Amino acid sequence: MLETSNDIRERDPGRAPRILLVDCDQFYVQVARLEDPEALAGVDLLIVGGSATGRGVVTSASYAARAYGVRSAMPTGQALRLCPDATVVGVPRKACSARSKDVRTALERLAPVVQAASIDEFYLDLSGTERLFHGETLEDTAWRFREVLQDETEISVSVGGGATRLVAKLATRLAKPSGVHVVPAGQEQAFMEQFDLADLPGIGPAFVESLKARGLERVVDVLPVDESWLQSWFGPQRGRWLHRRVRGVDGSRVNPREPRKSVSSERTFSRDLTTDAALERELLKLSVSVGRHLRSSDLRARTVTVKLRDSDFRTRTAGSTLPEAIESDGVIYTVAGELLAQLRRKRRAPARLLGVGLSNLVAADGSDQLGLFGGGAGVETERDRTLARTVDSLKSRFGDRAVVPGGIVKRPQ
DNA sequence: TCTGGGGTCCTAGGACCC
DNA sequence: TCTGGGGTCCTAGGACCC
Repeated sequence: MLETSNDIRERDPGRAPRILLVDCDQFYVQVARLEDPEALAGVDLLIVGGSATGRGVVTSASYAARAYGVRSAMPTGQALRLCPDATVVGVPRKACSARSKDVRTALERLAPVVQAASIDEFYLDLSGTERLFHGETLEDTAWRFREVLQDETEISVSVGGGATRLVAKLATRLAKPSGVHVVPAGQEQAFMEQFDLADLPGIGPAFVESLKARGLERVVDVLPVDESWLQSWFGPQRGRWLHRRVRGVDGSRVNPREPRKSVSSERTFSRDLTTDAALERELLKLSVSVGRHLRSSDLRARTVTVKLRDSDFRTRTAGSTLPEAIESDGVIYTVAGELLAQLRRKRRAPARLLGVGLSNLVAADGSDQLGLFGGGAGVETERDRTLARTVDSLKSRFGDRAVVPGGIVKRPQ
């Protein structure tokens, strides 16, 4: 079993783990303003989110807009009803990933262990850096990093700190906006007592409801309950997890090299698609997009999954695991096409969303496994791979328009 | 103006093998 | 002959996060 941060602290209180969570303030809003300062720098009521399809939701809202009740994941229309004077802009995706990379690079120069938890959150493990930082307190370190990031990347962040990732994460909430909050070693449980269960990461609306049914709403409600009771109410896994979480215990490490587990590409249509032909055209685009993403990470995939969301919002998936890992658009599309047909045979409703996902990923640099299974139907040939890689390099040299997806031909089965 | 897009992890049942 | 017990892999769905 993993040694938890608490185990380490109990063994040697002087060497408590020192974890920081660096969280970019209203990241998408900040980036949108940096990208278009003339138009947006002075706009207080700013909403970043999709409205291009007419079916968009809020990705991020400025603090001023949040005061009107605007929240992430809220339909943009609803947000505008709450805050009619807000300016809505699209998500500057490229700029966001570039800025995220800048922040990460800057942090990697500052700290020995950095893990990107999402596009705008970075965990740092500073355990053992006491001497390196000349005895600087964790709090002072956090303030110093904040300033360096502001200078080097123009991004304003809030920083939470503590002995576990969970404590650092919750501390970040108290640090916002634009501040620092560090929980002293040994104070984890007392710190946790102020939170509602719904505040804890990993406890969402569904779990909140089943907790409420047992009369549990706050961390302090759970603290006196025996682990065995929690397990009998919520299952062995969840019960154990909850028992540890409310005490600030979190066994997960700050791990800079978490391998990617899946890649996917999906699209919600501005109007529902009704014909198989239209869906197949979209499926081809998605296969090309997800395939390119896969190859750019030097990965291959054994499992292809197609996701279909019908007009009534019912979501269905169908997946297939192949004997060999694949990477070319043509083969991804062939497999995905069969899965889509399968889903459509079961239920033929207008479709609002279609997606293609790849999982069971393996590194592409391994020795060539082709031929092991005799090259049966659905299996990729060296020619398929070469073609896909050639198309990628043409696109990166001449732009995506240089090669149209129509160039891919379904291979006979 | 009803509900994005990219992920991770868990569960439960069935197939299959020893 | 009336029904094992584990382990692993696969599938579908769902909860959750940013």
